[in-house]
Amino acid sequence: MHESIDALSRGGGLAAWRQIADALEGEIATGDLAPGAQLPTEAALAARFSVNRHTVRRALATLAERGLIRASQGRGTFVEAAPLAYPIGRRTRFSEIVTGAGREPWGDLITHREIAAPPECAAMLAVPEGAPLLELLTVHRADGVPLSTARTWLPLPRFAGFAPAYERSGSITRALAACGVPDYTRASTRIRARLADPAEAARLDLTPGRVVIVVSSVNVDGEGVPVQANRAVFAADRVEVVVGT
Amino acid sequence: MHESIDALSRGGGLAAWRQIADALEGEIATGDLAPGAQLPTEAALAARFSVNRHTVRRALATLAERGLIRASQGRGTFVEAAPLAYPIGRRTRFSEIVTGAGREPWGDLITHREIAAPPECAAMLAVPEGAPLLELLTVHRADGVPLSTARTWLPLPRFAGFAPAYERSGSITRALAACGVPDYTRASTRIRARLADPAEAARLDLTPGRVVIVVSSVNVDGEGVPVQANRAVFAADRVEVVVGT
DNA sequence: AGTAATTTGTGCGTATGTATA
DNA sequence: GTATACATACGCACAAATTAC
Repeated sequence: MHESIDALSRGGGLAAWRQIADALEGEIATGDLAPGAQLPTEAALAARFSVNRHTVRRALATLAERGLIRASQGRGTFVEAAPLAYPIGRRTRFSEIVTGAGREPWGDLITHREIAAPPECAAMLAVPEGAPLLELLTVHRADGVPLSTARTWLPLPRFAGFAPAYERSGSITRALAACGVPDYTRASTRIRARLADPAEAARLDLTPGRVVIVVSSVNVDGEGVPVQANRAVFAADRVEVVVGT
Repeated sequence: MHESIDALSRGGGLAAWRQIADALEGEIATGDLAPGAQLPTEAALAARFSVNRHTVRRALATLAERGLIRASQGRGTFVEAAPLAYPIGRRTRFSEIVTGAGREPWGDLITHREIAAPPECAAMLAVPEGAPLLELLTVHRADGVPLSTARTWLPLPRFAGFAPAYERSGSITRALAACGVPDYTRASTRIRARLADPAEAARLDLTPGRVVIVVSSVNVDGEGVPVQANRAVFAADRVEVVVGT
């Protein structure tokens, strides 16, 4: 590998570390440094820009802060994969989003059972507290990589046949259609963030203590009747939630 | 204090820990247990429900997982303050959101300076890379508690007078009006989550390593011209982002 | 299995220019 | 003008994690 020597404008009021950060950000933006690619070592970058390694580290720190790169002790520094853009709107469909990104969607049904509606779910679904609900625990993948794990609640007895239909099709949309709900729209969405608990980390194939985005939503049928409440937990570094346009 | 003995329905197919969790969730929902209040000790709850302390712990764990309570070793278990609902839409105004919640908004201008547009900002504002931008670093508070810290970029020379106007009014809306932009709408919003870096933690008065929600957005004027790009960092346990109705 | 090499992470000390008081 | 504080930049040394042999 042949590394060029890039000259920085010194003493021109623009800090050397900022010029280095901008140069590297440009190479990432143009795809010269593709997602997943390893950056030159800090020592190599220091030589290329003719600066101390500390100066390079400061530049890398600003890029890492913004999630463009990730440093791994003993291994190197790598360009982060661009997170999957997950648009949230009135007609959000997981399968359409993943398919639109050129990847293969699938939802695995982990467990399902009947429960009495706890207060929070009862309010979201507009049913009495303690009413029978079907609770499903699912994991959603794109090209096999888990993006989210979700708990879904549906009122019983209306959706008694939902679980087997979901297991067959791997799709909320198709399973709802099998229960006589040809169309649904998203009524409300709340977005929070916290650390993954061990169970979520295992389901998402994350190291414990990583950040997750929690999206709680309610879907309603054509008559505005709530058919499904949902709490999806996304791996924060694999997904970016996009609102509106 | 006089603790009642609550009877659980045993052997009815409903786990004792879930009944306890539902009972406590109900007390939190009704405000019987107010935000910030300390729960009875695990031993006291075990006596109240006539169960083993392990059963109480399982119930508390489910509530803690959902962010309703927070256990602090050696101190006790406390009801989490309800996060401020932060609606995101085409006409999001920080001041209106906070005012609507019955709290007092203010934005502090920490620093402002002129920079050359880095690639990411240039794309958001639709200006050439390296074009002059005004960058502001601000902290936004509700009743004095910092909710978010933001970096805002505005194209120069159009908004040369923005910084002093913002410092006077503490409001993006009013400062833009002073620059001849009477109205603006949100064109796009991206939501991510990660750990707070030390600088952000200090500005938000957080212990380092806490989770933050990062909301990147672009605002456009009446003609659809981008006037402002923004990256706001919210303390995740003080704010909940709400989309749509 | 174990050792060495590579690479990032951390700390200390020093020097310089630039604002601010 | 002087003093102070701060950001920037350099040099050296070592720790910690990973990989290669």
